[in-house]
Amino acid sequence: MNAVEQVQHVVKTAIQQAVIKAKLAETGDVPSIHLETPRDKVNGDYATNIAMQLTKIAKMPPRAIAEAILENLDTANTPIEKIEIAGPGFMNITLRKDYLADVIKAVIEQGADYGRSKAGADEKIQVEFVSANPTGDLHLGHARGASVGDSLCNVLDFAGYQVSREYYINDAGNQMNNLALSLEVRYNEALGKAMEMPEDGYRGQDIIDIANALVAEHGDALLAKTEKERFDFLRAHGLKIELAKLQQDLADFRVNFDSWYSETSLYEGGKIEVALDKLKANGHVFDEDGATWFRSTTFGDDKDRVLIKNDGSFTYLTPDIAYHEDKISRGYDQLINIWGADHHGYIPRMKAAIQALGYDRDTLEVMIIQMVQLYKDGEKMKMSKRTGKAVTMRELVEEVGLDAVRYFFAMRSGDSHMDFDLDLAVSQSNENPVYYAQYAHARISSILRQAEEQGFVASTENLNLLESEKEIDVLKKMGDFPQVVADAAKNRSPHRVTTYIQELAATFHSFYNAEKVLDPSNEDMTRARIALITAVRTTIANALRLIGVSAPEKM
RNA sequence: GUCUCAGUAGCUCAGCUGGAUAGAGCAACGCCCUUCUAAGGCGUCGGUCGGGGGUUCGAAUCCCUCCUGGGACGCCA
Repeated sequence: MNAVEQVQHVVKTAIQQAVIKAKLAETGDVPSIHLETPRDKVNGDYATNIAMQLTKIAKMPPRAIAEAILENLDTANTPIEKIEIAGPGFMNITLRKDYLADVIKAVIEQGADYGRSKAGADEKIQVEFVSANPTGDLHLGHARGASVGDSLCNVLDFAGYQVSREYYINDAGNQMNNLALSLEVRYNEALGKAMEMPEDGYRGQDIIDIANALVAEHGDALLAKTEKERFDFLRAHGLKIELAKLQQDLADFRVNFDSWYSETSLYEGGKIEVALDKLKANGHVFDEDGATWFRSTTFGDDKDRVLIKNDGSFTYLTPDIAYHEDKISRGYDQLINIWGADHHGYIPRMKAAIQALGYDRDTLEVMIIQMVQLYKDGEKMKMSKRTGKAVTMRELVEEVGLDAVRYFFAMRSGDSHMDFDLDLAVSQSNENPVYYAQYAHARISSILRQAEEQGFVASTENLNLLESEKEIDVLKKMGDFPQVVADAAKNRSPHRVTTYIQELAATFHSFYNAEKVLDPSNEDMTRARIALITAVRTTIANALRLIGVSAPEKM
């Protein structure tokens, strides 16, 4: 428990005891006491609505309850300076300032770990995200999914969950055949032979590049192979190149997966049959029209789903069920899948499958990332890989900058639709909110460099000197960080971290403009303030790290 | 048609496990660099929280309904 949590715990316990002592509720009936930071600071450091929550239990008006709590409250040995009843029955709590300053010690002591908590209680969570088909370049939607997914994982980890990142490689379906056929076309074209692209072919530049490389390496030698041999070669070669590129692009995007799971390995390991047998044994499979079906309607799906087509091959769903069975068997408590909005209709059948396999359907959580609508030159752009005109993730990063892209995607909740105006993003890159936070970090770094040159050293000896309005604002905001991370993890809302970063940076910038840190005429104050801004810098850096954004020392 | 996500300031979005006067950034308009980074600060302007019902001491938040927009409804993946 860090200093801030300790303070909150003491306050909550004191109030809880007062509630019991005032006989407003039995020991087990006291609602959990929630401390919130009032929007307006005239309402104290914390406020609690416990009196309103107790109206039904105590059968008294909220203000009377609040008064009863106050009469029975023992503030000795607590950091509470005063409590006032306000509005309909809020209890506004003001803390002694010396307790607020303790947060600086906590930050300096914990350093890169400040904000880390055990809120997640080591729950084992696997997050599967991006999982784009290895048939083309990653585009905007994947970039958004990668940003949100990776940030979520970082947040979960920091909040005390055991998190594992996984990428599911769809290397077994029809799309791989289309990849091979598309390469065949481009290979022939590269040799000067016109060939018609199949309707489902991939028309991206990446396919053309691979074909050109093949010609450079092999010339027309591949034409000597049989059609089957060439097909198999192109299929395997295309997969290898595309996969390597995905891995490189994601690594460059600062996203690193713990595991890359191959769909083909499910076939080779016999895992599909195992899952099918389990579904059959549980009585959820039937035959009809020459196909084998999963009775997903038993578990709330709209219609039953085909598992084995009448040509004997599996649908996409079947290996996917085996994949999820495998995930659960690997010991995760919770599975989080991050999918594009175009897959949301797939959720009911997947959750049905989880249930049919004998697990709690809520073992699987699916987070939907809504579409990114790209605009360029004032016009909507299609994002489809197949048009060959999509702006790739790599291009986006080159144009806008990695930090800005990561921040921009991370700052929005994944379930809101998003317009991305490429021209605006590029032209306004200096106005991007990411610079606001980075600038605060760079500013502090600059001051600390000068402090060192001038021989000042941070000290936590006289933190009680930090009592100006701006300083208190910074202290309070900094103290919120562990709770922000824990909430963001629990609610699967990494974008809350970016909201927090803006707020923390704002309190710092405001402080910076109001007070001078380095003041040779007041060494004690200077050393206390150096401690303060050192802690702020650490907190900003930690928060930026959670969303994969760098914290520059200079700008 | 069914399902689903969304609709909050001129724009892009937070806030949604119910709480005090609905917030931020950008845009617009004023101020503040002989002082640690002006990519900053301070202030002004700007909202029937899509419409209508309901639950509640209290609703942007929960329920119902309607409107508008995105997406999904395949023996594709």
